[in-house]
Amino acid sequence: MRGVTTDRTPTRVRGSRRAEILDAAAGLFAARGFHGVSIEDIGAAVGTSGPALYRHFSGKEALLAEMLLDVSERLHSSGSRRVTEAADAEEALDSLLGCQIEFALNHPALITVHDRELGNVPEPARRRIRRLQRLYVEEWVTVLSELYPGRSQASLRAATHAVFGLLNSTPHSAGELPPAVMAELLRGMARAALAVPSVRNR
Amino acid sequence: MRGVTTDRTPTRVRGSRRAEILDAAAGLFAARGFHGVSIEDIGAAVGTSGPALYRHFSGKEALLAEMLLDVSERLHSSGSRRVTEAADAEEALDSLLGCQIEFALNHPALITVHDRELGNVPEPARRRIRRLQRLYVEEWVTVLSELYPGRSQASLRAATHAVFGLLNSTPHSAGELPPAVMAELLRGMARAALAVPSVRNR
DNA sequence: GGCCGATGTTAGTCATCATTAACGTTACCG
DNA sequence: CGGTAACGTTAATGATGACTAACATCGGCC
Repeated sequence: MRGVTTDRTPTRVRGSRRAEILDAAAGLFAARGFHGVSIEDIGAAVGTSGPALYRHFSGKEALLAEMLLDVSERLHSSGSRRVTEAADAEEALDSLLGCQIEFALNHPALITVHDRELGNVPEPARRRIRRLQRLYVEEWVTVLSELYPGRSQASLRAATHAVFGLLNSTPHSAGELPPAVMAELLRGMARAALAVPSVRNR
Repeated sequence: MRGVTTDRTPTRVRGSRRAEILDAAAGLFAARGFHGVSIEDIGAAVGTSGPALYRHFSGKEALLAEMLLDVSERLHSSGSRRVTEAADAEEALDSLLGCQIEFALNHPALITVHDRELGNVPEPARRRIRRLQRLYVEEWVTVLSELYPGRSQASLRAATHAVFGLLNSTPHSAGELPPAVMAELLRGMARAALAVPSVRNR
Protein backbone atom coordinates (compact mmCIF):
# COMPACT_ATOMS: atom_id res chain seq x y z
CA MET A 1 0.00 0.00 0.00
CA ARG A 2 2.36 2.66 -1.14
CA GLY A 3 0.82 6.04 -1.59
CA VAL A 4 -2.76 5.63 -0.53
CA THR A 5 -3.95 8.65 -2.38
CA THR A 6 -7.63 7.94 -2.82
CA ASP A 7 -9.63 9.84 -0.26
CA ARG A 8 -12.38 7.29 -0.60
CA THR A 9 -13.21 6.45 2.97
CA PRO A 10 -14.54 2.92 3.30
CA THR A 11 -16.91 3.23 6.18
CA ARG A 12 -15.33 4.44 9.29
CA VAL A 13 -13.05 7.36 8.87
CA ARG A 14 -9.79 5.97 7.69
CA GLY A 15 -7.30 5.93 10.49
CA SER A 16 -9.72 6.79 13.25
CA ARG A 17 -8.65 3.63 15.03
CA ARG A 18 -5.02 4.59 14.66
CA ALA A 19 -5.63 7.88 16.41
CA GLU A 20 -7.59 6.18 19.14
CA ILE A 21 -4.78 3.71 19.75
CA LEU A 22 -2.15 6.43 19.75
CA ASP A 23 -4.15 8.38 22.26
CA ALA A 24 -4.67 5.47 24.62
CA ALA A 25 -1.06 4.39 24.32
CA ALA A 26 0.15 7.90 25.16
CA GLY A 27 -1.73 7.82 28.43
CA LEU A 28 -0.45 4.39 29.33
CA PHE A 29 3.16 5.14 28.38
CA ALA A 30 3.08 8.35 30.39
CA ALA A 31 1.76 6.54 33.43
CA ARG A 32 3.83 3.38 33.41
CA GLY A 33 6.61 3.85 30.87
CA PHE A 34 7.09 2.19 27.51
CA HIS A 35 8.30 -1.13 28.90
CA GLY A 36 5.70 -1.09 31.63
CA VAL A 37 2.85 -1.32 29.14
CA SER A 38 2.04 -4.43 27.15
CA ILE A 39 0.41 -4.76 23.77
CA GLU A 40 -2.46 -6.39 25.58
CA ASP A 41 -2.84 -3.34 27.82
CA ILE A 42 -3.05 -1.05 24.82
CA GLY A 43 -5.55 -3.28 23.09
CA ALA A 44 -7.71 -3.46 26.19
CA ALA A 45 -7.66 0.32 26.49
CA VAL A 46 -9.36 0.65 23.10
CA GLY A 47 -11.76 -2.22 23.53
CA THR A 48 -10.05 -4.68 21.26
CA SER A 49 -7.82 -7.29 22.72
CA GLY A 50 -4.18 -7.84 22.02
CA PRO A 51 -2.75 -8.40 18.60
CA ALA A 52 -5.47 -6.43 16.82
CA LEU A 53 -2.99 -3.62 17.11
CA TYR A 54 -0.86 -5.16 14.39
CA ARG A 55 -3.55 -4.29 11.87
CA HIS A 56 -2.64 -0.65 12.42
CA PHE A 57 1.01 -0.55 13.40
CA SER A 58 3.92 -2.74 12.48
CA GLY A 59 4.90 -3.09 16.13
CA LYS A 60 5.16 -1.48 19.52
CA GLU A 61 8.26 0.52 18.71
CA ALA A 62 6.75 1.76 15.46
CA LEU A 63 3.76 2.99 17.41
CA LEU A 64 6.00 4.93 19.76
CA ALA A 65 8.00 6.29 16.86
CA GLU A 66 4.91 7.62 15.17
CA MET A 67 3.69 9.17 18.37
CA LEU A 68 6.93 11.02 19.07
CA LEU A 69 7.41 12.04 15.47
CA ASP A 70 3.98 13.56 15.43
CA VAL A 71 4.59 15.50 18.63
CA SER A 72 7.96 16.79 17.46
CA GLU A 73 6.52 17.85 14.16
CA ARG A 74 3.60 19.64 15.70
CA LEU A 75 5.76 21.53 18.16
CA HIS A 76 8.38 22.46 15.62
CA SER A 77 6.08 23.41 12.80
CA SER A 78 3.66 25.45 14.86
CA GLY A 79 6.59 27.09 16.63
CA SER A 80 8.39 28.02 13.47
CA ARG A 81 5.25 29.20 11.72
CA ARG A 82 4.33 31.56 14.51
CA VAL A 83 7.85 32.88 14.86
CA THR A 84 8.02 33.88 11.21
CA GLU A 85 4.62 35.52 11.51
CA ALA A 86 5.66 37.58 14.51
CA ALA A 87 6.43 41.24 14.09
CA ASP A 88 9.34 41.34 16.51
CA ALA A 89 11.29 39.16 18.89
CA GLU A 90 9.10 40.12 21.80
CA GLU A 91 6.03 38.91 20.00
CA ALA A 92 7.82 35.81 18.78
CA LEU A 93 8.67 34.79 22.32
CA ASP A 94 5.07 35.29 23.31
CA SER A 95 3.98 33.02 20.50
CA LEU A 96 6.46 30.34 21.48
CA LEU A 97 5.32 30.51 25.07
CA GLY A 98 1.72 30.28 23.96
CA CYS A 99 2.43 27.25 21.81
CA GLN A 100 4.28 25.35 24.44
CA ILE A 101 1.86 26.19 27.24
CA GLU A 102 -1.14 25.26 25.19
CA PHE A 103 0.44 21.95 24.29
CA ALA A 104 1.57 21.22 27.83
CA LEU A 105 -1.86 21.93 29.25
CA ASN A 106 -3.83 20.04 26.61
CA HIS A 107 -1.58 17.05 26.09
CA PRO A 108 0.33 16.36 29.29
CA ALA A 109 0.74 12.69 28.47
CA LEU A 110 2.35 13.42 25.12
CA ILE A 111 4.69 15.92 26.72
CA THR A 112 5.71 13.36 29.30
CA VAL A 113 6.32 10.59 26.81
CA HIS A 114 8.08 12.96 24.47
CA ASP A 115 10.92 13.68 26.82
CA ARG A 116 11.22 10.26 28.39
CA GLU A 117 10.98 7.64 25.73
CA LEU A 118 13.17 8.82 22.87
CA GLY A 119 15.61 6.09 23.83
CA ASN A 120 13.11 3.40 22.89
CA VAL A 121 12.57 4.63 19.36
CA PRO A 122 14.43 2.55 16.76
CA GLU A 123 17.18 4.22 14.83
CA PRO A 124 15.70 5.36 11.55
CA ALA A 125 13.03 7.44 13.24
CA ARG A 126 15.04 8.49 16.25
CA ARG A 127 17.32 10.70 14.23
CA ARG A 128 14.41 12.52 12.67
CA ILE A 129 12.80 13.14 16.03
CA ARG A 130 16.03 14.40 17.53
CA ARG A 131 16.52 16.69 14.59
CA LEU A 132 13.09 18.22 15.04
CA GLN A 133 13.65 18.66 18.76
CA ARG A 134 16.94 20.40 18.08
CA LEU A 135 15.38 22.69 15.51
CA TYR A 136 12.66 23.59 17.95
CA VAL A 137 15.18 24.47 20.65
CA GLU A 138 17.16 26.53 18.17
CA GLU A 139 13.98 28.41 17.33
CA TRP A 140 13.82 29.48 20.96
CA VAL A 141 17.52 30.23 21.20
CA THR A 142 17.40 32.42 18.11
CA VAL A 143 14.51 34.46 19.41
CA LEU A 144 16.13 34.81 22.81
CA SER A 145 19.45 35.83 21.23
CA GLU A 146 17.72 38.69 19.56
CA LEU A 147 15.87 39.64 22.69
CA TYR A 148 18.79 39.37 25.09
CA PRO A 149 21.98 39.98 23.14
CA GLY A 150 25.16 39.63 25.11
CA ARG A 151 24.18 36.30 26.58
CA SER A 152 25.99 33.26 25.29
CA GLN A 153 24.28 30.65 23.17
CA ALA A 154 25.09 28.02 25.76
CA SER A 155 23.47 30.02 28.51
CA LEU A 156 20.38 30.62 26.40
CA ARG A 157 20.16 26.97 25.49
CA ALA A 158 20.33 25.97 29.13
CA ALA A 159 17.73 28.61 29.95
CA THR A 160 15.48 27.24 27.23
CA HIS A 161 15.68 23.74 28.65
CA ALA A 162 14.97 25.13 32.08
CA VAL A 163 11.86 26.88 30.79
CA PHE A 164 10.72 23.68 29.11
CA GLY A 165 11.08 21.97 32.47
CA LEU A 166 9.06 24.73 34.08
CA LEU A 167 6.27 24.62 31.52
CA ASN A 168 6.18 20.86 31.31
CA SER A 169 5.62 20.58 35.05
CA THR A 170 1.88 20.53 34.34
CA PRO A 171 1.58 16.76 34.71
CA HIS A 172 2.82 17.19 38.29
CA SER A 173 0.39 19.87 39.31
CA ALA A 174 -2.64 18.45 37.59
CA GLY A 175 -5.85 20.09 38.66
CA GLU A 176 -4.37 22.43 41.24
CA LEU A 177 -5.61 25.42 39.31
CA PRO A 178 -8.11 26.04 36.50
CA PRO A 179 -6.35 25.78 33.13
CA ALA A 180 -6.64 29.45 32.22
CA VAL A 181 -5.14 30.51 35.53
CA MET A 182 -2.43 27.91 35.23
CA ALA A 183 -1.59 29.14 31.75
CA GLU A 184 -1.15 32.71 32.95
CA LEU A 185 0.90 31.60 35.92
CA LEU A 186 3.25 29.61 33.72
CA ARG A 187 3.57 32.39 31.19
CA GLY A 188 4.44 34.92 33.87
CA MET A 189 6.95 32.64 35.52
CA ALA A 190 8.61 31.75 32.25
CA ARG A 191 8.92 35.37 31.12
CA ALA A 192 10.36 36.40 34.45
CA ALA A 193 12.80 33.50 34.47
CA LEU A 194 14.05 34.35 31.00
CA ALA A 195 14.43 38.03 31.76
CA VAL A 196 16.82 37.39 34.61
CA PRO A 197 19.78 39.75 34.06
CA SER A 198 22.27 37.18 32.91
CA VAL A 199 24.88 35.45 34.94
CA ARG A 200 28.10 37.21 34.38
CA ASN A 201 29.14 38.71 37.70
CA ARG A 202 30.03 37.20 41.05
CA MET B 1 48.72 -6.91 47.43
CA ARG B 2 48.35 -10.39 48.74
CA GLY B 3 46.43 -10.79 51.92
CA VAL B 4 46.86 -7.21 52.98
CA THR B 5 44.30 -6.73 55.70
CA THR B 6 43.78 -3.00 55.47
CA ASP B 7 40.52 -1.95 53.91
CA ARG B 8 42.46 -0.06 51.32
CA THR B 9 42.81 -3.09 49.13
CA PRO B 10 40.87 -3.20 45.88
CA THR B 11 39.34 -6.50 46.94
CA ARG B 12 36.45 -5.30 49.04
CA VAL B 13 35.36 -2.64 51.40
CA ARG B 14 32.63 -3.70 53.76
CA GLY B 15 29.22 -2.48 52.74
CA SER B 16 30.45 -0.52 49.79
CA ARG B 17 28.74 -2.93 47.44
CA ARG B 18 25.23 -1.83 48.30
CA ALA B 19 26.06 1.78 47.58
CA GLU B 20 27.84 0.83 44.40
CA ILE B 21 24.83 -1.13 43.19
CA LEU B 22 22.43 1.68 44.06
CA ASP B 23 24.59 4.12 42.20
CA ALA B 24 24.89 2.02 39.07
CA ALA B 25 21.18 1.19 39.12
CA ALA B 26 20.29 4.87 39.39
CA GLY B 27 22.19 5.63 36.20
CA LEU B 28 20.62 2.75 34.35
CA PHE B 29 17.09 3.47 35.54
CA ALA B 30 17.46 7.12 34.59
CA ALA B 31 18.64 6.20 31.12
CA ARG B 32 16.32 3.37 30.21
CA GLY B 33 13.56 3.28 32.82
CA PHE B 34 12.91 0.71 35.54
CA HIS B 35 11.44 -1.90 33.24
CA GLY B 36 14.08 -1.29 30.61
CA VAL B 37 16.87 -2.47 32.87
CA SER B 38 17.42 -6.10 33.83
CA ILE B 39 18.99 -7.55 36.94
CA GLU B 40 21.73 -8.80 34.66
CA ASP B 41 22.37 -5.25 33.43
CA ILE B 42 22.75 -3.97 36.96
CA GLY B 43 25.05 -6.82 37.92
CA ALA B 44 27.17 -6.25 34.84
CA ALA B 45 27.45 -2.55 35.69
CA VAL B 46 29.17 -3.37 38.98
CA GLY B 47 31.35 -6.17 37.66
CA THR B 48 29.40 -9.06 39.15
CA SER B 49 27.01 -10.91 37.01
CA GLY B 50 23.31 -11.36 37.62
CA PRO B 51 21.82 -12.81 40.74
CA ALA B 52 24.68 -11.67 42.98
CA LEU B 53 22.41 -8.72 43.57
CA TYR B 54 20.13 -10.81 45.75
CA ARG B 55 22.87 -10.95 48.38
CA HIS B 56 22.27 -7.25 48.92
CA PHE B 57 18.65 -6.59 48.09
CA SER B 58 15.56 -8.72 48.34
CA GLY B 59 14.57 -7.88 44.76
CA LYS B 60 14.47 -5.32 42.02
CA GLU B 61 11.54 -3.40 43.44
CA ALA B 62 13.11 -3.32 46.89
CA LEU B 63 16.21 -1.81 45.35
CA LEU B 64 14.15 0.92 43.72
CA ALA B 65 12.25 1.51 46.95
CA GLU B 66 15.43 1.99 48.91
CA MET B 67 16.79 4.33 46.30
CA LEU B 68 13.73 6.57 46.25
CA LEU B 69 13.27 6.48 49.99
CA ASP B 70 16.83 7.63 50.44
CA VAL B 71 16.42 10.49 47.98
CA SER B 72 13.16 11.63 49.53
CA GLU B 73 14.65 11.52 52.97
CA ARG B 74 17.72 13.46 52.01
CA LEU B 75 15.76 16.16 50.26
CA HIS B 76 13.20 16.49 52.99
CA SER B 77 15.54 16.36 55.94
CA SER B 78 18.15 18.71 54.56
CA GLY B 79 15.41 21.04 53.41
CA SER B 80 13.63 21.14 56.72
CA ARG B 81 16.85 21.46 58.70
CA ARG B 82 18.00 24.45 56.72
CA VAL B 83 14.61 26.12 56.86
CA THR B 84 14.48 25.97 60.63
CA GLU B 85 18.00 27.33 60.79
CA ALA B 86 17.19 30.27 58.58
CA ALA B 87 16.73 33.71 60.09
CA ASP B 88 13.87 34.77 57.84
CA ALA B 89 11.78 33.57 54.94
CA GLU B 90 14.07 35.19 52.43
CA GLU B 91 17.00 33.22 53.74
CA ALA B 92 14.94 30.07 53.99
CA LEU B 93 14.06 30.25 50.32
CA ASP B 94 17.70 30.71 49.48
CA SER B 95 18.55 27.63 51.45
CA LEU B 96 15.86 25.57 49.75
CA LEU B 97 17.05 26.72 46.36
CA GLY B 98 20.62 25.87 47.30
CA CYS B 99 19.61 22.39 48.46
CA GLN B 100 17.66 21.55 45.40
CA ILE B 101 20.18 22.98 42.95
CA GLU B 102 23.06 21.21 44.57
CA PHE B 103 21.19 17.93 44.46
CA ALA B 104 20.03 18.41 40.88
CA LEU B 105 23.53 19.23 39.69
CA ASN B 106 25.30 16.48 41.61
CA HIS B 107 22.79 13.68 41.26
CA PRO B 108 20.87 14.14 38.02
CA ALA B 109 20.13 10.44 37.69
CA LEU B 110 18.56 10.27 41.14
CA ILE B 111 16.47 13.32 40.39
CA THR B 112 15.25 11.77 37.19
CA VAL B 113 14.37 8.43 38.73
CA HIS B 114 12.80 10.13 41.71
CA ASP B 115 10.06 11.74 39.72
CA ARG B 116 9.49 9.01 37.17
CA GLU B 117 9.48 5.70 38.94
CA LEU B 118 7.35 6.13 42.04
CA GLY B 119 4.72 4.03 40.35
CA ASN B 120 6.97 0.99 40.39
CA VAL B 121 7.56 1.05 44.12
CA PRO B 122 5.52 -1.56 46.00
CA GLU B 123 2.88 -0.31 48.37
CA PRO B 124 4.40 -0.35 51.83
CA ALA B 125 7.26 1.92 50.79
CA ARG B 126 5.38 3.99 48.27
CA ARG B 127 3.27 5.67 50.89
CA ARG B 128 6.31 6.69 52.89
CA ILE B 129 8.00 8.16 49.84
CA ARG B 130 4.92 10.06 48.84
CA ARG B 131 4.58 11.40 52.33
CA LEU B 132 8.14 12.70 52.33
CA GLN B 133 7.67 14.28 48.93
CA ARG B 134 4.53 16.01 50.13
CA LEU B 135 6.23 17.28 53.25
CA TYR B 136 9.06 18.63 51.16
CA VAL B 137 6.66 20.48 48.89
CA GLU B 138 4.83 21.87 51.90
CA GLU B 139 8.14 23.15 53.23
CA TRP B 140 8.46 25.22 50.09
CA VAL B 141 4.84 26.33 50.13
CA THR B 142 5.10 27.46 53.74
CA VAL B 143 8.17 29.55 53.07
CA LEU B 144 6.63 31.04 49.95
CA SER B 145 3.39 31.82 51.80
CA GLU B 146 5.33 33.88 54.26
CA LEU B 147 7.30 35.57 51.51
CA TYR B 148 4.40 36.28 49.18
CA PRO B 149 1.26 36.54 51.29
CA GLY B 150 -1.92 37.05 49.34
CA ARG B 151 -1.21 34.26 46.91
CA SER B 152 -3.29 31.15 47.24
CA GLN B 153 -1.84 27.88 48.46
CA ALA B 154 -2.84 26.23 45.21
CA SER B 155 -1.03 28.83 43.17
CA LEU B 156 2.08 28.51 45.33
CA ARG B 157 1.99 24.75 45.08
CA ALA B 158 1.77 24.91 41.31
CA ALA B 159 4.60 27.45 41.29
CA THR B 160 6.70 25.13 43.45
CA HIS B 161 6.20 22.24 41.05
CA ALA B 162 7.08 24.53 38.18
CA VAL B 163 10.31 25.55 39.90
CA PHE B 164 11.16 21.91 40.51
CA GLY B 165 10.70 21.32 36.81
CA LEU B 166 12.96 24.25 36.07
CA LEU B 167 15.71 23.14 38.45
CA ASN B 168 15.46 19.49 37.51
CA SER B 169 16.05 20.31 33.87
CA THR B 170 19.77 19.74 34.46
CA PRO B 171 19.74 16.25 32.98
CA HIS B 172 18.60 17.82 29.71
CA SER B 173 21.25 20.48 29.49
CA ALA B 174 24.15 18.36 30.67
CA GLY B 175 27.49 19.95 30.10
CA GLU B 176 26.25 23.08 28.38
CA LEU B 177 27.72 25.24 31.11
CA PRO B 178 30.21 24.76 33.93
CA PRO B 179 28.39 23.65 37.09
CA ALA B 180 28.98 26.82 39.07
CA VAL B 181 27.62 28.96 36.25
CA MET B 182 24.70 26.62 35.79
CA ALA B 183 23.93 26.83 39.49
CA GLU B 184 23.80 30.61 39.42
CA LEU B 185 21.71 30.64 36.28
CA LEU B 186 19.17 28.28 37.81
CA ARG B 187 19.06 30.20 41.06
CA GLY B 188 18.45 33.46 39.27
CA MET B 189 15.77 32.02 37.04
CA ALA B 190 13.99 30.33 39.93
CA ARG B 191 13.98 33.45 42.09
CA ALA B 192 12.70 35.55 39.24
CA ALA B 193 10.00 33.03 38.39
CA LEU B 194 8.80 32.89 41.97
CA ALA B 195 8.77 36.66 42.37
CA VAL B 196 6.38 37.11 39.48
CA PRO B 197 3.65 39.46 40.72
CA SER B 198 0.98 36.84 41.10
CA VAL B 199 -1.87 36.13 38.80
CA ARG B 200 -4.72 38.14 40.09
CA ASN B 201 -5.50 40.70 37.42
CA ARG B 202 -6.91 40.41 33.93
C1' DG C 1 43.16 -26.25 61.15
C1' DG C 2 38.39 -26.11 60.77
C1' DC C 3 33.72 -23.75 61.08
C1' DC C 4 31.33 -19.55 59.38
C1' DG C 5 29.42 -15.68 57.28
C1' DA C 6 29.67 -12.80 53.41
C1' DT C 7 29.66 -12.97 48.65
C1' DG C 8 29.75 -15.04 43.99
C1' DT C 9 28.77 -18.43 40.32
C1' DT C 10 26.09 -21.26 37.06
C1' DA C 11 21.99 -23.75 35.83
C1' DG C 12 17.29 -24.16 36.35
C1' DT C 13 12.12 -22.56 36.78
C1' DC C 14 8.05 -20.09 35.76
C1' DA C 15 5.88 -15.75 33.94
C1' DT C 16 5.28 -12.40 30.90
C1' DC C 17 5.35 -10.52 26.38
C1' DA C 18 6.07 -9.23 21.54
C1' DT C 19 5.09 -11.15 17.48
C1' DT C 20 3.06 -14.49 14.16
C1' DA C 21 -0.38 -18.00 12.42
C1' DA C 22 -4.64 -19.53 11.20
C1' DC C 23 -8.98 -18.62 11.11
C1' DG C 24 -13.77 -15.68 11.25
C1' DT C 25 -16.70 -11.71 10.08
C1' DT C 26 -18.44 -8.21 8.15
C1' DA C 27 -19.55 -4.44 4.40
C1' DC C 28 -18.87 -2.71 0.22
C1' DC C 29 -18.16 -3.25 -4.94
C1' DG C 30 -18.19 -5.36 -9.29
C1' DC D 1 -24.14 -13.18 -5.39
C1' DG D 2 -19.05 -13.76 -4.69
C1' DG D 3 -14.77 -11.69 -3.85
C1' DT D 4 -12.01 -9.13 -1.15
C1' DA D 5 -10.10 -5.98 1.99
C1' DA D 6 -10.37 -4.11 6.53
C1' DC D 7 -10.46 -5.59 11.01
C1' DG D 8 -10.82 -8.97 14.89
C1' DT D 9 -10.26 -13.30 17.41
C1' DT D 10 -7.85 -17.10 19.78
C1' DA D 11 -3.78 -20.22 19.85
C1' DA D 12 1.12 -20.96 19.20
C1' DT D 13 6.18 -19.56 19.37
C1' DG D 14 10.39 -17.86 21.01
C1' DA D 15 12.79 -14.44 23.95
C1' DT D 16 13.66 -12.35 27.82
C1' DG D 17 13.76 -11.74 32.57
C1' DA D 18 13.01 -12.10 37.74
C1' DC D 19 13.96 -15.07 41.04
C1' DT D 20 15.64 -19.65 43.28
C1' DA D 21 18.76 -23.62 44.07
C1' DA D 22 22.98 -25.84 44.61
C1' DC D 23 27.41 -25.25 44.74
C1' DA D 24 32.18 -22.60 45.36
C1' DT D 25 35.63 -19.23 47.53
C1' DC D 26 37.81 -16.94 50.96
C1' DG D 27 39.09 -14.20 54.83
C1' DG D 28 38.63 -14.01 59.84
C1' DC D 29 38.49 -16.15 64.30
C1' DC D 30 38.24 -19.54 67.93
